[in-house]
Amino acid sequence: MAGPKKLTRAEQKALRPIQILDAAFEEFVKSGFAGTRVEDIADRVNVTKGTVYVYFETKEKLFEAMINHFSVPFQELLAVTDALSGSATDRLTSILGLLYEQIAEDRPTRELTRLVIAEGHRFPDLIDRHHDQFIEPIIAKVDALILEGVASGEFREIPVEFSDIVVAPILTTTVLRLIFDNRRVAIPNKEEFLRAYFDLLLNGLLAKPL
Amino acid sequence: MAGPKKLTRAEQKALRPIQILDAAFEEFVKSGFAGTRVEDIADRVNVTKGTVYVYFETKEKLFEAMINHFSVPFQELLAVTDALSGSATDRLTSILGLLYEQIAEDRPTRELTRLVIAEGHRFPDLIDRHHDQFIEPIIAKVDALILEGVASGEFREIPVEFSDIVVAPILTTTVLRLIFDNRRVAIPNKEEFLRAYFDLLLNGLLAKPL
Amino acid sequence: MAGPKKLTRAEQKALRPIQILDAAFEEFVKSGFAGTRVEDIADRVNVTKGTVYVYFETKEKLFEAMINHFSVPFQELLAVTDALSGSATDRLTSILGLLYEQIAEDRPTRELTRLVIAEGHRFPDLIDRHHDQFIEPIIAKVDALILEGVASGEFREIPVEFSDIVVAPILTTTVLRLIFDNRRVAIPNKEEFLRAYFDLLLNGLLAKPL
Amino acid sequence: MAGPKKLTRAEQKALRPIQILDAAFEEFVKSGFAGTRVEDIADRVNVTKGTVYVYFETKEKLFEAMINHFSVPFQELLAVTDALSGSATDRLTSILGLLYEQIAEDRPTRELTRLVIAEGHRFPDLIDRHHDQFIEPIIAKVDALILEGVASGEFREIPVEFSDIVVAPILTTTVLRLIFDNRRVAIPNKEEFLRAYFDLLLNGLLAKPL
DNA sequence: CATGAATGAGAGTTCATTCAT
DNA sequence: AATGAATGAACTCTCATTCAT
Repeated sequence: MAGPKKLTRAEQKALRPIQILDAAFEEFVKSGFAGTRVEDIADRVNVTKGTVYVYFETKEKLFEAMINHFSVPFQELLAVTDALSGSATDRLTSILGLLYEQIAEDRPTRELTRLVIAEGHRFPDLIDRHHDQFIEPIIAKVDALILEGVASGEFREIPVEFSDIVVAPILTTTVLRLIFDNRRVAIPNKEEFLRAYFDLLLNGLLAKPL
Repeated sequence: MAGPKKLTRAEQKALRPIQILDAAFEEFVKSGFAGTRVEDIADRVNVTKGTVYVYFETKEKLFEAMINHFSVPFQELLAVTDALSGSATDRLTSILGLLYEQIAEDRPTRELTRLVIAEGHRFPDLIDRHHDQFIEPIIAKVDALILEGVASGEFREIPVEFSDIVVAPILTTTVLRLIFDNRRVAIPNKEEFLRAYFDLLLNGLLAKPL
Repeated sequence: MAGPKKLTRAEQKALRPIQILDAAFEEFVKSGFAGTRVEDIADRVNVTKGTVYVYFETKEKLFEAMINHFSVPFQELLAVTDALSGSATDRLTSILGLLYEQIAEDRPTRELTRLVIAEGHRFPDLIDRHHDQFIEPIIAKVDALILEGVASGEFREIPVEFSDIVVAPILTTTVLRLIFDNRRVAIPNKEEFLRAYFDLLLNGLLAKPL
Repeated sequence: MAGPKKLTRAEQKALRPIQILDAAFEEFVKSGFAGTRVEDIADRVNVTKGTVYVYFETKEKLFEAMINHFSVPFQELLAVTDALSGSATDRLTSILGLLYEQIAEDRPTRELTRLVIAEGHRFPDLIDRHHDQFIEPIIAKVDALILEGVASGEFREIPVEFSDIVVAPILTTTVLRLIFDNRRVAIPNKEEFLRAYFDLLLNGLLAKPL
């Protein structure tokens, strides 16, 4: 019956930290860690600086909490990829498609990438966690699939230690959007991009493969 | 008898701005624009803050001058690529090889990439220049080569609006090195990386291309 | 039993800006705009620099707010002069007496005069406001009274565009006090000064007027 | 034979300090003592900061030297007034006329007045000298003349300790020009101003003197 | 919980002054 | 005599953080 209009005190209270994390995301993305003022984050939620400090001890802790908060969807994606079936080609392109959606097209994940690149020096733990939770599992998954495809004769034998190359178009398009968002580089159409990507990945550029 | 010890006034003066730009590079790379203190830059050159302001009006102007200073080598590369000859394949792989050396392996260019990603919001002009001077010419060159190869029957017909995909491994490996430098991701061996890259690019992943 | 010791938060807060304005007055009077340090103003109120900036955005804004704050009493005087009655002579001398008290004898107004002279170049708006709010109304009032006195035959006809001359002794004694305060020029006794001033103004210097 | 075009080295050298003092005058008038940069003074003479310090030890010494330099014409005026003859009225109005020209109409003397008012706190010696060299002699002269006129029956007996009142219109018009120069207060025509001033001074305001 | 006044440790920037050339 | 690179102290202003209310 009720709409989402009035929140009880308790609900309001439970919401606060989330609101602050959302606001922190926007401000840190806009200005980076050092360039962001705690007060700007507070203003976005219509509270005062003091309130932010009720929920987060320091600006650094807030930054880290925000990163963790926005990493959740990506975590969930990794679980999904385990459930795939079909040929190695099918599963590989499915995974790459999902990654494209999650990394290149999802604004929070994309901007998280920016922050990881920009603030890595200041937050080494963040980098380690990012590696262990995102990069490593993805690479492992892609590696495994390639080896499977090679074993089954579906793929040619390629040196698996360079499987970044396979995922590269996704990170590249993400980074280009981060740099030029809305400016000079057109945002690609997803279907067309993936078609071109998979065609080149699977068949190569040459008219007559060597 | 001579050593590099004493410089004349004039030599010292000619050197100072370069020294400052070099120091600025290191500090801005380490801490980002907002996180860098002008005094730390000065300390690196063993001068006082005031001296930095003798040569550069503001921290922002210093940042921009530093970016321009370190963009020169990349500019020169673009000229080189015009002089290539051979088959489309040869020229394409030559260009990609040169780009790999200049972007992924050259520390200044690599770190410039970090700064472009990290500080883009604060320096929109920087982004525009970066696009016009680097991204656009590279993409144009690759596009032209592909079309040539297609015309000569050397390449399959691929949608040229996605030619970022062709260059993607270079930017991706650059970004991964930026993020994980020396930490968890091994720095690839250049020859092996390029061999794997070009093999996949030219021949594709499938054992039996469609 | 209460003393002026403890103020509530709210009282303290209401007081702060006034305290700062008072302190700013003293420091700006002592050292001029450029010569005054915000920290000295803060020290006078036993707060830190930062606190001054809680209430006033910049040193310039603080200066202007201070000028406005100390202009209030003078503003009120102008209202009083409207309520006078009696002969033109009575009313003219009454006004001049009030002006003497307010400009020459009231330290804040006197020092405001110094700042208007000293900082006029830097604060052109201040000068305009000063003119429109102080100089113009006074001159208008004196002009009107003289014309009235002339019309009624009480005064000789004098060129009203030079009515500054009538008020001149007030500004002159003010400026001399500003320059030599306590040093070489004795502070005049009010009654004697005004008697001499009005005697000369009304009757002139000549034993046998022309 | 030569025009004023080329100067010998020696002439050039002798000129430098004068040029610097002239430039210092303009800058100190524009920005006050604290607000003036030594470099701005140097720029006006097309030399560098260092050159200013060749001739003047510190900014303060330069300020004082500038004040002294521009006080010379006024000094000379005082000598002239000793040579006057005629009735007390004639001599009084002659002196006041000369003072008007020298104080109100001569820009350097007028601006010196501004600096004396504005920077008095910082340069107490300047104030003392100003008093002893300018104020005191003028007042003494006027006092003497009045007493003479009273003795001869030409003037009414007025209290000589307030003879500032007699000179007041000159300082007042000077100060008003300083404050509002070119802005809202019209610059008075000299002849008309003096006629009104002397008429009022000599004959008073009343139609029928008491 | 929430506030926001107050702090204080800097940060960027300026500028009078020095001194080797 | 003149320069101008360099200094360093001081200045304005900022902002993460605290805490009494």
